Amino acid sequence: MPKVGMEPIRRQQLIKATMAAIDEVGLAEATVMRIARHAGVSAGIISHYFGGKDGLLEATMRQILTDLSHAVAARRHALEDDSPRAHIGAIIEGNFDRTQVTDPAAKTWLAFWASSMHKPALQRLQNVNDRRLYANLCHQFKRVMPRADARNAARGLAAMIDGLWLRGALTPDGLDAPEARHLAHTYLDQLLIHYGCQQFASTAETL
Amino acid sequence: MPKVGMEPIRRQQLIKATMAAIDEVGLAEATVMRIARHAGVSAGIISHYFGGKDGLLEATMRQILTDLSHAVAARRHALEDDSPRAHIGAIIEGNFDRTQVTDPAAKTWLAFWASSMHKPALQRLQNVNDRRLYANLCHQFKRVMPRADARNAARGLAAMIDGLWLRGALTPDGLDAPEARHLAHTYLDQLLIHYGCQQFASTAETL
DNA sequence: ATTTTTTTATTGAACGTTCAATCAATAAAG
DNA sequence: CTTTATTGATTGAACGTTCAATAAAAAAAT
Repeated sequence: MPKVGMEPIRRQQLIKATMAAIDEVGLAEATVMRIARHAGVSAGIISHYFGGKDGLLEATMRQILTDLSHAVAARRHALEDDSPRAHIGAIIEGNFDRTQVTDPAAKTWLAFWASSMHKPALQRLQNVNDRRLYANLCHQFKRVMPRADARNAARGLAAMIDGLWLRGALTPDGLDAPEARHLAHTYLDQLLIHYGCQQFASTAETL
Repeated sequence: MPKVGMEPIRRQQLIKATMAAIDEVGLAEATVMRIARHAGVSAGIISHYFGGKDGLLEATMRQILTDLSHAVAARRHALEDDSPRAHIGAIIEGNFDRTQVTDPAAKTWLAFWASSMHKPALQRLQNVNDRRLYANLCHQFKRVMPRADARNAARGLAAMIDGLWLRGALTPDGLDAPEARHLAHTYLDQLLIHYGCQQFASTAETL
């Protein structure tokens, strides 16, 4: 099979296989052999393309984060309405995007979440992502409420999103995305209700 | 040192040492030797008292869950007010109890959360706990609102609690318990505000 | 067109390390 | 002297990494 230009293909293959393995048996038992078998290649190839297992894990987490980033950015870019509510709504929708709520992605994310507490490389990635979510939310909330209130609203909504997401990942049947989105949008409505924002029927379409 | 009646002492010692080790290096590198060193005993003793490493981990998670259970139960028992708001407030307070928000407990919990997705023994414990929180919240909400609304409120508040808790565990500086409690209580106020509940200054005392 | 050479991709067995579990030996307490 | 508690060296299995060998494709030469 060896032809030129395999690198991007193999990297993608192995990242996907990593998520599949973590979905199957968890991060603790996702050995290089198991990951390689999922990708249909040998174990040695992982060190060749990622320098080692740690490199593959870091690349996998980076992939998930850029997927999330793109899911949010695409929705915000497609808005015809520039209101804070619309932007925050898009952020919510992006966080419950297809690529995120799939079982392999969800379980992999949670595994990395726990792992990031003790691995500096993962911790940095995780912090960047956290700050971006908070900063984006905060910026939009500040357009309609005082700074102190905006900070609390951003913290609350960020916690709500992560909490819904976490509980979804732990549920045996997987995350119920429509319901999670509905709860998040309802919470957003409640946060904005005191500040005279125009109230869309933003939750009707999600159920 | 060997004298009779060591079992309960050693068990407690080793459970505490397990949390300390997980706090220090994470579950993946919390080896039996490291845990034993934390407790000041030899590695072999773990198999003697817990049948093996898995037994110790399960006992540790069980300990955390019973601590949480007691923290909530104690606060609900001490209520002089029987209102739904008071009960739910006590549940919130219990979830942000001292024993829960300590760094070792928080990191251990998150580690088990991730681990419980693939270890049936831990998954059962986690499910029981989840269901209890949801059922308790749901029961109280039903006293003041229709069943469908109560279910959503319970799901939302449970997600909020877990989300605040999760974000706190990942923050380098640890969880800011007073702020988390304030956000949770504010959310509770918003959930109840449409149902004519008497509105306490329930958040003033927490800041 | 065919053959030879070079480059690139991949394998899989071997190596060294690490870990959990075991158990015979030991030491203190009753 | 018996019982209970504890140790720590040992064992065997599992893991990630390495590297010489291999095979296919591409390039060069005939």
